[in-house]
Amino acid sequence: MIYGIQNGQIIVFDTSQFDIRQILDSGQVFRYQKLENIYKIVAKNVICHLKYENDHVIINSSDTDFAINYFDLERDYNPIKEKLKKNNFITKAVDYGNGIRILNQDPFEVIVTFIISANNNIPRIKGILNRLCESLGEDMGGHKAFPRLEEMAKRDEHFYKQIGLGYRAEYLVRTIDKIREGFSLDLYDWDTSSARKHLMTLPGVGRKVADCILLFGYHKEDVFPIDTWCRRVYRDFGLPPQKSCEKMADAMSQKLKNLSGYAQQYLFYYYRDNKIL
DNA sequence: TTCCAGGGATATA
DNA sequence: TATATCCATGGA
Repeated sequence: MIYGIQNGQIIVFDTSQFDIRQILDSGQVFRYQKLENIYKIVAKNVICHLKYENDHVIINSSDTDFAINYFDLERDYNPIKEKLKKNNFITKAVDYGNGIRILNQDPFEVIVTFIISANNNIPRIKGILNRLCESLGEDMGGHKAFPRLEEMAKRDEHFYKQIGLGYRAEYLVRTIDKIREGFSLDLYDWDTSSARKHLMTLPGVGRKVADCILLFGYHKEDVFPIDTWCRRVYRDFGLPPQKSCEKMADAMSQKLKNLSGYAQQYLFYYYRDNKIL
């Protein structure tokens, strides 16, 4: 166990597998900000405040049980890192981002977020999501929740273009419609391949976005999302060259199996933070 | 000014 | 099945 609870606060003792900045800055989540020494994260309709204190991480949340699951605190990352470090290429990335964890985010929120992320850069993704939540999110008293499906369904393509989605506005509107009409999001017990095919029927969701949804929304461990950074990772990894991102993703997950998602996250962070081109 | 960003849809062969 | 082109937007 890497955490305890005291006075309603979560205390993470093992900071060798919990680094706030690394977790937030590894491209899996975009709604957070740093104020003084406190990091504020809003996930779904829950707010979390994180800070370092006496060599521990203190988490204050409006919903403690939610936060324990969200930050994946029941999972020990040391065995995962040990296995990954048997591969020399991955070792340096694991050491560099050793406090990274994979968050357990709300699937609907992840679908919306990563449709917006396509062919986009992280600062602009953050801006769009902030405008989205500010305008459609329920006021939780000091912070806005991530908008609910029904609230998003009231707005049209023009609105989403106004807050900056560009050509992704149409995809988002059509996806919202499809979910509202009963498209199943209860994919936790689905095998990865079936869940991926299912998700890829949504407008704006291709292989890469689907894999991000599977990893960040359903904690499927056998996916390796290939974006522009991970294409460079693949180039350097030592497997036979591939032209398409799909084949790179297939090759990586075949090689790394249930460690794929974790490996991808350490490697993405290492390449992007060091601007390895 | 051109290039790029956690890519996807579409047309074409 | 595989490749080429287009797509908004803002920062570098």
